Amino acid sequence: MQYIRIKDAIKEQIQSGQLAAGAKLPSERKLADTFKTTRVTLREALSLLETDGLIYREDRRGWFISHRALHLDLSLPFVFSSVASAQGRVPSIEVHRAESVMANHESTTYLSLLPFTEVFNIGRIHRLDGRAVMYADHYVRAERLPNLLQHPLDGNLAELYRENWQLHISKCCYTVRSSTFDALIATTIKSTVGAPSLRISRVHIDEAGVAQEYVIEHWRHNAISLDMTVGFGDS
Amino acid sequence: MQYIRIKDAIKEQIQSGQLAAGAKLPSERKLADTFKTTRVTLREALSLLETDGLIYREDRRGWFISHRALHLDLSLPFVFSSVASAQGRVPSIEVHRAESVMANHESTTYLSLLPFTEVFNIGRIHRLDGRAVMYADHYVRAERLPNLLQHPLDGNLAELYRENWQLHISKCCYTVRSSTFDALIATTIKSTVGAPSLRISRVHIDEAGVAQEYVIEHWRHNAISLDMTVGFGDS
DNA sequence: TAGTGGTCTAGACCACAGG
DNA sequence: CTGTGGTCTAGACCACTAC
Repeated sequence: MQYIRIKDAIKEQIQSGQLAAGAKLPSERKLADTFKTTRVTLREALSLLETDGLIYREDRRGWFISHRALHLDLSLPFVFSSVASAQGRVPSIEVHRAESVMANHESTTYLSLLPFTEVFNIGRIHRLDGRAVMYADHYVRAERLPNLLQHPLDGNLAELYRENWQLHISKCCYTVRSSTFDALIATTIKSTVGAPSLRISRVHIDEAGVAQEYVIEHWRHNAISLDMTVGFGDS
Repeated sequence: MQYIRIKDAIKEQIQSGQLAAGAKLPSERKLADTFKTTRVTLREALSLLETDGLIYREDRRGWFISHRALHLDLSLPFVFSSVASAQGRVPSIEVHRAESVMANHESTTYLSLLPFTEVFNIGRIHRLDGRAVMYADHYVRAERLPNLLQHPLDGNLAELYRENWQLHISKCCYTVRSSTFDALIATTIKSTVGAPSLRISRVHIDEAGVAQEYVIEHWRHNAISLDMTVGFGDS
């Protein structure tokens, strides 16, 4: 199992701090040479390190050392910018898509909509220190937020909803599972198809108990760590 | 991108219900033949499907169709057997290791122990319908639970602690991140090194605010889906 | 334009699973 | 014992990045 040996060697280099976060690894051919093996085997080792979260790739640009993960507390409302800043990271959000569409199967289900209802669909790329780490796909009930798309959408959406339409989110249902990037998302965040991801979906519910927004977040799986504290009454 | 085509073809077979959960895929050589390609490329496709969670492997036995995921609600105390039964699955737990050890770095940190403190270390294999899906590694403060290891350890541990030592867990701190199986765990749950996993660590805190137990659960990443509902006061 | 990563081929050997 | 999965080699071509 050469590729285990290689994986461990690179891992040690990283963990001993020889390689800084964000640094690029030598080319695959050079590495294969160094470890006296072929690219196929070398890539197997890299692939392990990727799944393990120690390195990541940017399509056709190469392999890079992962940054530390962003810690997310699911028991608090999620505001990307605040969370990132609080952890010393530089966040930015880019609106990738914003349009009015027919609700798809998932959004009709989670938002309890009738078929053919119109919803706003907003796709946003989230970056930390310049690197794309998450793509969020929002589906929002259109009738509750008229002219939403005429507003700036690169800030805190919950705040936008609250200030312009008095829409208050009081409850959130999460589902978290591990997944992979499909071609579309891989392309937009410059990752690769099949790279491991963490998929967090949220249903945002207002004070009246109506599901107003359905969000699917696709995280580079090594960019995030979920934390939370739960108290138990008694069971 | 042949392997994408192959991946999609197999995926469709699975999702259309042609292949039942738990069924074994044809041999790699047969599949490679079917898709008129080589094993290397075919394995690339299988690897994608594995990361995506649609299939899994058992070491040297082959590739199998995944079962549906177990839904876990993090806001409730976690009892493997009850959760599994409630979802129509057949759970079983096997004690793999139970010993008294010197606390390692992680456990001293999370349990706030002095170095060289003795802790009980219990490793348990968790199965659903006969298939190993999770390995849990427990570190428990020894002084609070004398003779713990003389008790049967294949049931609900929280209940055991409560009934024999009046230890009540009232709070739990979670951390969830995606990871991979190391050689040890891969072997014991018959998975393979580097297979993607979901790592849930829990710190169990008693009524006095003392961290009594530190548990690391290593889940086959496709075997689990985390759910939870959170209410927000206002932020 | 040179070098890189992404993809693919056509073999090979070994250790283990299952009959 | 046979076939399978796990691992590895030594090439190759293409599209894109970076210069």
